[in-house]
Amino acid sequence: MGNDDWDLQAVVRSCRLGGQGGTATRDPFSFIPPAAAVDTVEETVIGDGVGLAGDGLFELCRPFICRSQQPITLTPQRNPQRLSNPAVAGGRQRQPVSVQNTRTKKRKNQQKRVVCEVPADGASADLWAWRKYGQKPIKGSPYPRGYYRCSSLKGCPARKQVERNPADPGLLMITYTAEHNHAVPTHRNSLAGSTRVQKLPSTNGGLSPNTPLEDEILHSPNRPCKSEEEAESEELLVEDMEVLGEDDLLFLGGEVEGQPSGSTSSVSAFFNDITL
DNA sequence: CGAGTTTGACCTGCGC
DNA sequence: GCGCAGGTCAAACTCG
Repeated sequence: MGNDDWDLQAVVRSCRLGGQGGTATRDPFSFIPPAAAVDTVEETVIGDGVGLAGDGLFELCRPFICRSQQPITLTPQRNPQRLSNPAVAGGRQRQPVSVQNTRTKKRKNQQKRVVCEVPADGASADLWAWRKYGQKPIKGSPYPRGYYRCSSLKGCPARKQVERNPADPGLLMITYTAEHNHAVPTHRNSLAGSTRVQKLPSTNGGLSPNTPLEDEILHSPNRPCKSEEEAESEELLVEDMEVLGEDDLLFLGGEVEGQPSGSTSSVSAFFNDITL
């Protein structure tokens, strides 16, 4: 089995899932006013399947709401170890005005987010088409973080960040920001996130063609999923988690229900790519 | 040719 | 107020 298979399956699954509901019934965000997607500052609480009513991000993760009590950890952003960032050069001339207009000015820590942890070998498709728009190495984490935005519809504010859990490379940490302002596509937009995938990698060692990969993971049942708040609170559990070892964490990856292990290899390959 | 990925640069938020 | 790190943009490139 090759990467081709899992990718195709991902797409197929997406279509099927879309077909189930086909309509807005299955659209996690269909009932959410677009305006509230970005402008509204609120915390999404996702724990035992209980979230804020009408919260699109919660709905998004509902399919794989975390039922396990697995401590999920976020990489401490406030790490004392600061590295010099050679990126600030200033060779490029940009227009501040236009940039500010388009860029989200909302405070980072106030943006509505939903953090999901999914096993690297998880599988299942996401109906949304994501387009990668950036990647950055994260301080304190050996793995880069990929930035994706919804490509199903232009102007859709939905975004997601994907990074590997430094504590457990077998887990992917997916953070959703904002919500889709459109219904779930019956099928993916063109080849979004599915064409290049097979091409894998790459020298940039990025989360490259992983869009489909993540997508698969996204719909995995029982996937840990929680709000930033919750996740943040669980940072305190980092030590515990580390003590627990990978067994408890790995189980997340091996608990993908109804998912053939076939996709595992491809996903693993994907992660290997991320690592570098 | 269109769409997605890569990658360097720029901007902003936030901690100290 | 300064500096760092995260987040985003956009040109260049790749591929179907």
